[in-house]
Amino acid sequence: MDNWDEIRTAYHVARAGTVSGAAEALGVHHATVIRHVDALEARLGVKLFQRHARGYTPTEAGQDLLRVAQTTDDQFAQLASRIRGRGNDVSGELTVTSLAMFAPRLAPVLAGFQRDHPRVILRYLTGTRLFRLEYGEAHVAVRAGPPPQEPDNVVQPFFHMRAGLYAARAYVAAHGLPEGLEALEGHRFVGPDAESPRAPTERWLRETLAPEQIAFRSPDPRAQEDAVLAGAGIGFLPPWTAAAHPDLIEVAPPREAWSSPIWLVTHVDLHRSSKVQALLAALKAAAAEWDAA
Amino acid sequence: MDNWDEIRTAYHVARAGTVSGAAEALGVHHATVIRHVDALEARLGVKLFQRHARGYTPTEAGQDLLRVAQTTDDQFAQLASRIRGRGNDVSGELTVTSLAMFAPRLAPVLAGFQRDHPRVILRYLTGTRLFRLEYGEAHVAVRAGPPPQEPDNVVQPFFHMRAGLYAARAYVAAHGLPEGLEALEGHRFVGPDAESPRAPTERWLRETLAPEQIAFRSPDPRAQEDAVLAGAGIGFLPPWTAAAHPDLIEVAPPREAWSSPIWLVTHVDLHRSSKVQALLAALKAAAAEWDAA
DNA sequence: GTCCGCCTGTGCGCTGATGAACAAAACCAT
DNA sequence: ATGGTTTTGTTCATCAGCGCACAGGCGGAC
Repeated sequence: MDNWDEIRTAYHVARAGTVSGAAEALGVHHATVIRHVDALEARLGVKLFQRHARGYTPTEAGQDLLRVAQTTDDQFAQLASRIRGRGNDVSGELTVTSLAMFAPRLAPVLAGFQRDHPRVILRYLTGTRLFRLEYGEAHVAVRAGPPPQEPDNVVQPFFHMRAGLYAARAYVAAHGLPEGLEALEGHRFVGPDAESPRAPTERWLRETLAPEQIAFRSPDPRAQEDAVLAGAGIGFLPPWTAAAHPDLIEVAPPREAWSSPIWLVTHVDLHRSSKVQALLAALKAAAAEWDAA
Repeated sequence: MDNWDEIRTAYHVARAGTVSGAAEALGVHHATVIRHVDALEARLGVKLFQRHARGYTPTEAGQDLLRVAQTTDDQFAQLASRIRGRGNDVSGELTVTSLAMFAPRLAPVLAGFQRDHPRVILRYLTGTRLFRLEYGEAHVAVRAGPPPQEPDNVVQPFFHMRAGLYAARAYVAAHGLPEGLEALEGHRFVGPDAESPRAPTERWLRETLAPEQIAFRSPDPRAQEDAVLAGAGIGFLPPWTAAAHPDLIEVAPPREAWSSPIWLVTHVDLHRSSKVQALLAALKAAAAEWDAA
């Protein structure tokens, strides 16, 4: 039973009772309607209608088709309204992914968004693995570093990730506060474990310090944060993290060379949906506040 | 939600997960599949799939469509098997119409047919009004007289309606038996009431007798039969009716000039169905027995 | 009775959908 | 790494399906 359009045509013929009426309802020429019905009957090997000069009277088979196609038409209409409604409505699942280090900033925004749109089920994925937008693993991704180049991705600037150097009071008490960025000898640092540095802060550490000065290394930014708080050494932290911990002392304020751009990335197929657009708007509004502060 | 074929294409894409797989399943080129999906998405204003190099991943809307189209596909498959099955199966309604005078001959045949095909619901319409095949009022019609000429009707010879002249014993006792067909003066006849005679028997009465000899007139053949039985006069009766009543005396045996052809008429749109064919076969088998007798 | 409107049905020219071919990207296995 | 396979996506020529026009028939209205 291929060619569903012919079924639809026959359905309208059965409903209207005439070929002309069906043609008008379908917006096609009545010759097309005749051809569709003839083809469908030929394929089924059964007459669906009795033809006479005043119209088409459905046979038993035609009445059967009429019933089935009627329900199909209803189902499709409901489907269309559901799909179209979903396009304008902000509901259903909405999955966001980012590096774990952005969680302190994103979580409040996402919570507020969820409060504004109660019908949305939010999923926030953070993990070492890169979740792929093109496989539907997430609707929106927060990415750092150079702007992503995937052709099917829509990339927008989100905010600038700034970082300063901080140390815990316990560390300063033990090792003192460096006089300036040119007098760092003897100081211990918390840094990444990666072979090839990617973030500007990582590159600065690699270029400025002797390797043995990076005494505490971890690939996990949250672990680095905990290490700095524990007095393991001086480390890069976002200013908001530092502000949240009174125990931290600023070694060097954030500077432009240490900041890296953060990007909002969406798949082009989902970017136009108002659900994604609403979330992007909320995220960018939050970013505007951050940049102003 | 017009264009059901595009829904069907999208359904196969969602099921196969790839455009190529859907194209193979549908037996079309994969470019066609892409065009259908693009057109459907454009009309809905919502992306149904996320495109990536390894295939198409359905979005929420696409999954919704998949569910709906799955049930639709099942419904259509069942419909097709029902319709196709009904083409070969002898079941459902089967409506026959004839002049009331044929009821004594047809009823036994129809009853036997109904016994052989228990799943058939037989409707036997007899009435003064002519039931029209082209409006679906009947599947098979039994017609007398010249072969019907309607273009959409399939006409087959059924049997020859023979008639003889008979009278009740009471009439013969009162008026005597005519010596021959040339000595009918003074005899009373039962005949039709019609202005224009159609059956050969009616024409013979009109041409042979004085008008006042047709003393009992009725448009209803069964009423004429009752009149002859009651001794109202000599009248034309089918031989089988005469044989069923021992009280009747044959005035003149059936002759060729008094017989008229009876036709089996079906609408061309229904003629090929095996249900109609089965009934036609049963009717013609009965007619063969009648002609042999 | 006669005209008018609506219906089906068919042949013809044409447009839009289809299929073939090619390009390019991504994944997998060797 | 690197070639082979599978996938999407685009361009262009072809053809099938479409709309148009006209014929024919039936029924109702005036």
